[in-house]
Amino acid sequence: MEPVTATQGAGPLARSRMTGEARRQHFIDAALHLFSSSGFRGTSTRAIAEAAGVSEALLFRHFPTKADLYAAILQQKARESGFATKFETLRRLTGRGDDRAVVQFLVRAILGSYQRDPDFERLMLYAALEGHELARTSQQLFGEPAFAMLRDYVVERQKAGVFRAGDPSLLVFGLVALPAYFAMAHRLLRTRHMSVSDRAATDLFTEIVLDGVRANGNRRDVDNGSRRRNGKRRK
Amino acid sequence: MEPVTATQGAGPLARSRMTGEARRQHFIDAALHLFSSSGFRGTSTRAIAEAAGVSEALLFRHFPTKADLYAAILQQKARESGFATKFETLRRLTGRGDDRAVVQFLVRAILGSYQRDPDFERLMLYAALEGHELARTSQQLFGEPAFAMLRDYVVERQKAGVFRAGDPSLLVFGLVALPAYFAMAHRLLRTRHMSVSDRAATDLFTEIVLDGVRANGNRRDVDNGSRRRNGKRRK
DNA sequence: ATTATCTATAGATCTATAGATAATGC
DNA sequence: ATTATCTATAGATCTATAGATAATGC
Repeated sequence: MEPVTATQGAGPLARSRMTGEARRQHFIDAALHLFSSSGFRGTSTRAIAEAAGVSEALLFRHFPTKADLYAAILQQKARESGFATKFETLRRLTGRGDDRAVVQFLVRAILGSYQRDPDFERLMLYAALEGHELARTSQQLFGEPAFAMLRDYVVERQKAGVFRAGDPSLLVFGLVALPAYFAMAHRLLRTRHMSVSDRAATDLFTEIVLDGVRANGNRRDVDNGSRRRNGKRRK
Repeated sequence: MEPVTATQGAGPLARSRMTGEARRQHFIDAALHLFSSSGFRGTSTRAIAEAAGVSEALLFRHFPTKADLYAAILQQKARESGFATKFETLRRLTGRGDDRAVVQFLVRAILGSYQRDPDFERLMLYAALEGHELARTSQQLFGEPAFAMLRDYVVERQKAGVFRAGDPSLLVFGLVALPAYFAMAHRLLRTRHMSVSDRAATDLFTEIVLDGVRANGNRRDVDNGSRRRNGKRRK
């Protein structure tokens, strides 16, 4: 691959010269896919520079070390992931006692993330496996608060007699495992090449999860708008 | 770490000298943990030789390339994983129409694998992420047949009106995702340091999965031995 | 004048090989 | 005599730096 030239045909020296900030972002964009495909160790600075179409030296002018580039990617992605918004939406929904809305939101958010940005999710999984510091930080910053909120929600719904008994932490996995595992297998590991609409998966997973975590006898409760149900009996 | 000497105190030249086969196995054992921790690319042959307490040259006498050692590990682990036995048990159980037995076996098998040999499961996840040929082969050899069998089972139970409607492939995820995702988070990524007994998790997950995949109105069916249930009404 | 970019290269590390040596089995 | 093991090293690749050059902005 030849370096991109700004003025086509204007001679071999007419390289594109970006501003510092633009080049920095350019490196981040180019590196994301490589790190996502091969992990931190499996991606060489040479490969990144090649993908960006410039010299390795320039890369090191922008990021003193390879780890700094990696950190910059994780931080930027975390910032623009819209986590805060989703977190607030989740807080609002869990306060309303509408379990279907909560579960549907969770399923959509999880499947949606993997669909929109599989590279980032793959990067995060790699980072967690490779044990990078920033994966831990990210987990503490995003994963743990979300988990804690869901756990509180589960406890509350158990007290209300809606969710089944059992360790609340385990029940939280009941809420997220299905979409999360499916998305991993489907989008990251490509273990299944299924042609299934995300809409169909979302709807089905929502029902499976709901019926899984609810206590016996609550299967038809709080049912707003599902065509599959017919009984409206309350316990 | 010093190299292990066979005859303690007999002088610096009294190294342990294994037979070829023993040394080969020794390398496999030493390398498993390293590959599992850092992946293929993240593990150097130097680190492996060091862990084994011998020279790198000896490693290359047993395995012409690093990839050969990696392949030997995957093959050996696959062979001794007891997959064939589990596969047959699963076939027998699915033929009996006892859904709880099937699900309980699945949950136990999945949680058990991760508990018994987290190193191997971590290695396989790494291999899948890194895209190693043998991970694909392994998936074709074990994953796909198991998936196909479960899919057939789901179709059959749907026809019987016991499992809910929906894409059978998606329902298969409903059967395995909860234990698989939990085990990954719990044993591989260490994202949750929960002190939860495997017994409690097995029981709870079995019920959640069962109620998740069953059709409306079948929650109390085929119920042999659960203390939590009281109604015995059949549809 | 400033700054984006390059060429060239150092130094570390990695996989793999050549050739020598020492332990074992007969 | 056989074979398990070692030391030494080649050659590739990887991260990072030094110092030079060319494009841009005033």
